[in-house]
Amino acid sequence: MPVERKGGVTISQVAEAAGVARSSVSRAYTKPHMLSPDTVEHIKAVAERLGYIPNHTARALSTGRNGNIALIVPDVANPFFPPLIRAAQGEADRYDFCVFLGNSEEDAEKEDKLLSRLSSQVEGVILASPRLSDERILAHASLKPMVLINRNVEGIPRVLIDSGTGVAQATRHLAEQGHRRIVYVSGPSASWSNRQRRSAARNTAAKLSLEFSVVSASVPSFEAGLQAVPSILGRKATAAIAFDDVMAQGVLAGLAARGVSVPEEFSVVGCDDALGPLMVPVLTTVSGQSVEAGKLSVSLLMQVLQSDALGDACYVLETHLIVRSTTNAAP
Amino acid sequence: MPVERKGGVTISQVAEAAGVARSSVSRAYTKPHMLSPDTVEHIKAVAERLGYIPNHTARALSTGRNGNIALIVPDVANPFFPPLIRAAQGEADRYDFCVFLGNSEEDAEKEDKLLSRLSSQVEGVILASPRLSDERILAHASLKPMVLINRNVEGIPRVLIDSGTGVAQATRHLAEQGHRRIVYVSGPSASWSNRQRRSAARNTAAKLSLEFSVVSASVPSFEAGLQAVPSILGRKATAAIAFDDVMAQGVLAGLAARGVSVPEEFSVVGCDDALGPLMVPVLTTVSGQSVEAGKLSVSLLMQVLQSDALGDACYVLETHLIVRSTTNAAP
DNA sequence: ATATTATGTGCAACCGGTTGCATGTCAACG
DNA sequence: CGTTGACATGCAACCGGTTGCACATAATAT
Repeated sequence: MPVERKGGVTISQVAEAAGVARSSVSRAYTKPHMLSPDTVEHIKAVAERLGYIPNHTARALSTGRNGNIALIVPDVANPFFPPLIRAAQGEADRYDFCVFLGNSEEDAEKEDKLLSRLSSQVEGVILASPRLSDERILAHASLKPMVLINRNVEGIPRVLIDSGTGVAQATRHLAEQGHRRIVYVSGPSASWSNRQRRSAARNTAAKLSLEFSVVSASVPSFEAGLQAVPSILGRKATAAIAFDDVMAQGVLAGLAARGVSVPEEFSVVGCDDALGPLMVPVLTTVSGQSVEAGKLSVSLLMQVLQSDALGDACYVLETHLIVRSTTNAAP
Repeated sequence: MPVERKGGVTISQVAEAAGVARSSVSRAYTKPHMLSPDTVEHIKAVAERLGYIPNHTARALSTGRNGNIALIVPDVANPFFPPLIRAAQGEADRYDFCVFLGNSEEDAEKEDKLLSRLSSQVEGVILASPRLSDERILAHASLKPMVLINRNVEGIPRVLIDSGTGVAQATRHLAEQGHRRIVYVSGPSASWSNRQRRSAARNTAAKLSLEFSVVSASVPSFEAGLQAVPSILGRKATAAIAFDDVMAQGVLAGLAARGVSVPEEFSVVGCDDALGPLMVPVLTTVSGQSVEAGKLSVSLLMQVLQSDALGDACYVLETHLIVRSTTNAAP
């Protein structure tokens, strides 16, 4: 037995039934203090009886505010993002905002399209780890309030997770354990985080006179990490720092498949702490701040929406190394 | 230097600039075949020059269609959902629909609120693994087209992942390995999947004359799995089937912490295959169908939106056991 | 050449609320 | 007792598109 659906009740119908003007019905909901308490009560009672539900779209049209924001991420399924998304949702909820989610699939062009499609129906946009060029980002920012996560574009409010400090710590940690040849397993080239992590690793390695090289991958996936293993081993390295935990996990799997034991023969460090303690062995990693970043980006956007021109805010979240079980003294 | 934002260009401005009526501008975009090709081209050129962007909200108001759907899940961060969300997104994209994401935090009341807030601004809703009562679900379904995932409410189109068959296979597998006492680690009581899995395990165990018991948890989290371990061991079981992979992983961690080795001394089976091969040891689990479910639910909803009353469709997705490294012969 | 149909465009009403302003009522005040 | 204001409510314009219908012009039929 299929469900039957009834058409919407409008403000006019309520007004007529209650014997008042449409404006009064409207005010009963949006500005009750302008009406006498009796009238408000009466109108609401009638509305209730009729099953009236205010039409969000109509309201949005006349007020110009729709109470929606968009959140665009490169890959929902990358474990770094779900906690961020969740935190953003929660924060948006506190402001009575709803969230459109966009998934760019790590593709700049798709990101561009999503941005166009979504931005026309939201009050503001949060762009997490965008793969888009600065120019396109600025173009979109000129149309809609925008907050960036992990992308440093001057003039646009942004939340940056400074994984540089954590990666530097990780590099130092490896050096202290006696590793002399280390590899950085690179993530997406358009990623600000990747550039930041890579240079932090490179600079620290240089300071400590370690042999340093980079193995590249385009997409931060388990498979990419897995496939990087031959290159890594080919360079005679004894330790690797991966762009993120997922790639690190791929590296671990690749090493295991080749019979290289971790951490006895090889050390691996991840990034983002996205997997937490879910794995065995538990990954040594650089702490993420995805929850904080998600929450902060929303509250920042809300500020922008209120004061209009917040201008050029830039919040930096610190990170640090979390030593667990995938690093050890060099063999 | 903060970005400057310019106000929207309206259809009227374009009309005036192009020397035509507003309706013609509208038609140039929505019904070009009604105008002469020259006019269309001219209007679009002018619109382009002015930077005109059609107002989605206004269009939605007059057409009654907004091209949005809502997807509500209990927990974005539960690894079962991200692939589902992603697949749903992708499919929605094909239909030029945008997706609101809602996160109920495993809470029926929050789900109810989200549903109310969201349903007024979408054409249809997809409810994944709802924790809400049948009554409330039906109430909402009477207002908006709805598709359910993993919830069997007659009269509402739904996609069910039949993990029963997979769990039965898992139970049989354990019996064949010589296990006589097994435990089911239960998930949320309001979850249809949980009831289905539990009874599949119980029934199969009964058929095979195994000792069977249930350890309960309310939320399917790593911690819940971890905390279930004492109870599990207290029952002298040698194998456990967990509600999902995340809980299974918690169980593994708890066992490891107590020095119980897997799979030598104890066997563990998960559900959903949400973690894939990311873990070591690789979890024996029941295949999930989250991607297929996400995709199917959207295309089903699209059908409902077109033909209005599709009525009572019910798609069932099969599952099966995937044997990996966390099960073995009973000790 | 006139009657008929097809085609392209404009007019104006409408979608469902919101809001500035005008009006009406009644109490407090000088 | 007339005036002033505060307060409650209604009127009507507006948000930015869409769409049924009317009308003018051009193409076709008779």
